[in-house]
Amino acid sequence: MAEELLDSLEAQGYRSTSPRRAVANAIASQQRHFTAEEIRERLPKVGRATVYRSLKLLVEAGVLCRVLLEDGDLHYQLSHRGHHHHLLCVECGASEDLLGCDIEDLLRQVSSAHEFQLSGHWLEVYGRCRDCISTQTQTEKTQMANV
Amino acid sequence: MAEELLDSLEAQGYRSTSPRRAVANAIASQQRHFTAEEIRERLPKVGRATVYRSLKLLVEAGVLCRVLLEDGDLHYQLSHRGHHHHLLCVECGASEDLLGCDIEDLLRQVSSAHEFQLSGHWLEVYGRCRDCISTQTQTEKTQMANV
DNA sequence: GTTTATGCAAAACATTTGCATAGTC
DNA sequence: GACTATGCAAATGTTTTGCATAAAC
Repeated sequence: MAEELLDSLEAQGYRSTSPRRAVANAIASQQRHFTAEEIRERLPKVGRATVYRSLKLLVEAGVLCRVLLEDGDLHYQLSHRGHHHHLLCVECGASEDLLGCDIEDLLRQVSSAHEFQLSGHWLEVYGRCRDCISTQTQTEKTQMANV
Repeated sequence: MAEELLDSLEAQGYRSTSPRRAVANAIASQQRHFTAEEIRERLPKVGRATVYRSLKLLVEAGVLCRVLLEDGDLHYQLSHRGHHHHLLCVECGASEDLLGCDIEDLLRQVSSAHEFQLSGHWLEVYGRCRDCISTQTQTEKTQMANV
């Protein structure tokens, strides 16, 4: 996982350095979306600027993307290359990538109805993931049993 | 327009004050989406904190909303109450509200396919508005004529 | 008169930049 | 050795907070 990140930097002509390896590893071991500051805290020996610069390079390389949380906060997360969306769990922060979404067709229709020349879109989907649903179900069952 | 903003604050029990009137007027005369700092610059006599606090109240009241620009910047803009989306012109910044969008049905299908319990979504649509399209067309015609 | 809002200055963050030094290729 | 990346500290930009004062109801 971390190697993939480094490889994509090298593919763009960037050097393989130990701070960048550290950042890549920190990202790879991350379970959910994260902020630049979170990575920085986990890597106290890496300079702040280096963390920010590395994240920016990884976004440009297309292996990291930004997710918009419901409250407007922007976080980073590992990414499929190319356009995609996220199913973002508001409970645990897990995020599943949505690759084959038919939204484009719909938007094309709506846009032409408004005489709007569509060039792109940004979609985030919020809710609860499978795991969080079943955890709640478990809790409910337990509570039932304890009555 | 500005009155509508103030009314919605009063409806929530907030007082009608002259700084708030100033902010409301500044917003009402704004042609496109804007940042808190832009409002502040236009109202040098109103304290910085007051501008930020007023904007926050207006968002909570539902008369102002936040738009996500393509680069990840979050701006404010006048809003229809309730859920809606924006057709955001990347050229002039104009934004048209999209009220009756059928995206929910589509998302409901996609979500259930992923065993995901849908609770909300955020969609921004980018492109060029009618005016910018016709302006370009004009320019092209002019250039043609000048050859 | 009580309560809420304001303005200011300071604090708190997040991010970027300049530059000398160190590390890669 | 030439070029790139790093670390630090400082600058920048945005937003929040504490608190005494002023305004609204």
